[in-house]
Amino acid sequence: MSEERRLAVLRAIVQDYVETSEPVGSKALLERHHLGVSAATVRNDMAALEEEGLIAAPHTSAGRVPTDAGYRLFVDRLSSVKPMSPAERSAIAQFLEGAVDLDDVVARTVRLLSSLTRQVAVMQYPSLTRSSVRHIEFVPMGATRLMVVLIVNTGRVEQRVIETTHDLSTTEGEATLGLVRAKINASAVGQRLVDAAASLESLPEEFEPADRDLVRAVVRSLEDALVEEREERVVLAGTSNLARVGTDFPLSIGPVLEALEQHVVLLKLLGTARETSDAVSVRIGHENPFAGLQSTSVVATEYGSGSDLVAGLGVLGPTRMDYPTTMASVRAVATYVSRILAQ
Amino acid sequence: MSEERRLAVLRAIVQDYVETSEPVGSKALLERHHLGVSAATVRNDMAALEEEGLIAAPHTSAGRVPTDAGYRLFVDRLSSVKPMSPAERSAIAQFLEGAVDLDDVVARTVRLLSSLTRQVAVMQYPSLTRSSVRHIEFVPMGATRLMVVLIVNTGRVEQRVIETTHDLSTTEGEATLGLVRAKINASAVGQRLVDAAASLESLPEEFEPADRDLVRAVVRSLEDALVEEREERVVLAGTSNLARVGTDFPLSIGPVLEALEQHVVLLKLLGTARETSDAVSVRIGHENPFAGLQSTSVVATEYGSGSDLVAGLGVLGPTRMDYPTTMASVRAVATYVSRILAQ
DNA sequence: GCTGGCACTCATGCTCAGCGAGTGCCAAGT
DNA sequence: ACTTGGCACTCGCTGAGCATGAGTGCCAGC
Repeated sequence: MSEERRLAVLRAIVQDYVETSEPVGSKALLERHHLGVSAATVRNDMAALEEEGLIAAPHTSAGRVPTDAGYRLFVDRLSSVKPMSPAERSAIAQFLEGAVDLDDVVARTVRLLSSLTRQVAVMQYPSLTRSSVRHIEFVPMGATRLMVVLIVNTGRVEQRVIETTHDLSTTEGEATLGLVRAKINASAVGQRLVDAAASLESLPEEFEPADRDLVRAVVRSLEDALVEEREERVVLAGTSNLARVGTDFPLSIGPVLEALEQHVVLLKLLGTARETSDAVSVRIGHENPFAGLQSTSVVATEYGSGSDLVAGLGVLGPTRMDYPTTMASVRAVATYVSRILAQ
Repeated sequence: MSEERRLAVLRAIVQDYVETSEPVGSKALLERHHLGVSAATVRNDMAALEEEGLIAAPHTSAGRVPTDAGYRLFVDRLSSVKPMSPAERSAIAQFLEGAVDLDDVVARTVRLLSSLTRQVAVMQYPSLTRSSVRHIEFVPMGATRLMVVLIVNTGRVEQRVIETTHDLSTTEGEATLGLVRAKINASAVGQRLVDAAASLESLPEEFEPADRDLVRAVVRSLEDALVEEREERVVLAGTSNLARVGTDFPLSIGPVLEALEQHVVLLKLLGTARETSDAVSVRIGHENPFAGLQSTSVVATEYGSGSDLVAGLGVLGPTRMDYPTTMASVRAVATYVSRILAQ
């Protein structure tokens, strides 16, 4: 009983099951793949695969269905990411080129990804934590209120309003503000957000004692904005794919929808995905730590410009999923969105 | 056959059906409401109601179910918005008080509304069109690129990057920029967005011919930002309620999810809702112009501070819905969120 | 105009048998 | 030591047949 053929059988089962969504039997398998052996042999192999926990039969006298472990083996050893056609690639590029701003890039990306994969697409907003400060601006609002605006190189903007004891409407106040603006920008612009927070820390001491509390308030609000996890926003699209006919689990759609609403869960999914060494990470069924997502798989990867990987994106769908194609789409979209963001 | 009693029967049918989600028959009706008449009488009334198109029987020998028209009559004439208890009111207020910024207010509101009504909650972002300009700021990005930042009194920020032929890194460039900043702010701050766009129109002429093209570019980008429909963003929560057991239509969830993803559709729903004179508008089943939402009802209203009604919010659920309570929740949440935003 | 009574209609749920896909195992072949 | 054809067996699925009962429509009487 050759190990090799047994794996070929597993591969065939996964492929057929993904396509037909029906348990696949020995006979049906022979018709669709020329394995060069008889049905009985295939049956023996299947029995062995079942023994190993790679496939399972929903009930006696039904075909076999891959288990999570079976999909895992398939993804790891039996498939390769399906390359995309030049036509597809250029369609992706073109669609993303049309974006007018960051929000639009994100919106287009999720829509694109969900329609490519016909699955739920999830995308994390470009994370501030690895981005850098482009500019910091102050906008007086009345005599004693000051709006602090932080502009990040990804195009994201954070703002905070603080109360101050200084009167900023006087010429003197304006001058102070100009000085603060200059110094703060000098020490923060170009730095990564985390580093910027650190280097602002000691800044108040460089000012006249009279101005220090103003500067301290400003620095405090900036630190707040710098570590603010707002960028950990997540956008999704293609939820209706969950209800698509042909999908296995329109029964248990509820828990999945619930999980999708808890953005923290999604962020964690995308986050842990990024920890893996592979370019595209796949998390199958029960590998997934969240109840409600136990019969779904997550295919995710990180994106971002060059060495500056900033966030994650991916898709979520039933474990019965066309992994090679899905992985290809996720990878391609991540590549192109990274390219766009680099500009 | 008294008209009055017939309507009482309709009311009873709606109430029972909403509660049990099963077609209600004459007998069951008598058990749960003391109408003071016999089953046969109720049957006669039911026949009449069916004749009028207010109720329908899924099949012979099943109970009756309200039609869209039946619900409509119920909402218009047979029910009153159920007042909320002080405890509920204060819970709502308290939950919304905790919000830290505009995004948080919106996020909390939808979550609150969906959990109160156990339905899908939809909320439009506070609209810019009725808001006013608080400040306009320019941030040079390199020698020939300029970021224009528009800050609106709702706390929302819009930014645009433009290319210019001026060299802004010189002292002279900075001076020009300062002048432009001052003039533009002088003429736009405090104005409603639409008015601001108009008053900026003629501004370039007030500048030296050499600076006019810069000013024109700035004005153009501002006009773009001012009319930008970004604020027409919509946020939803509680999608998983669609899959809740006990809901009628987990069958046709797909089209509904699709409609929910098309934010344009939702905006239109909220928009038309605001046209009605009633405080809370109800759109039942087929009254709804969108395919896919033909078996859902939308309960919506507008919110905003004082006379400055800025946007819409509401919930979407099956036509078989507890209208009085839902309407009460929508109204209460709208009231409180308006109050919060007024601050 | 209300009521009780009665015949009628169907959806629902049940059992039961037949079908067929699919399996497991065995004995024979290579 | 594998592979193969054969064969008995399992069991989900389907559809027919039947009983049940909720619910109706109608009618005659109050």
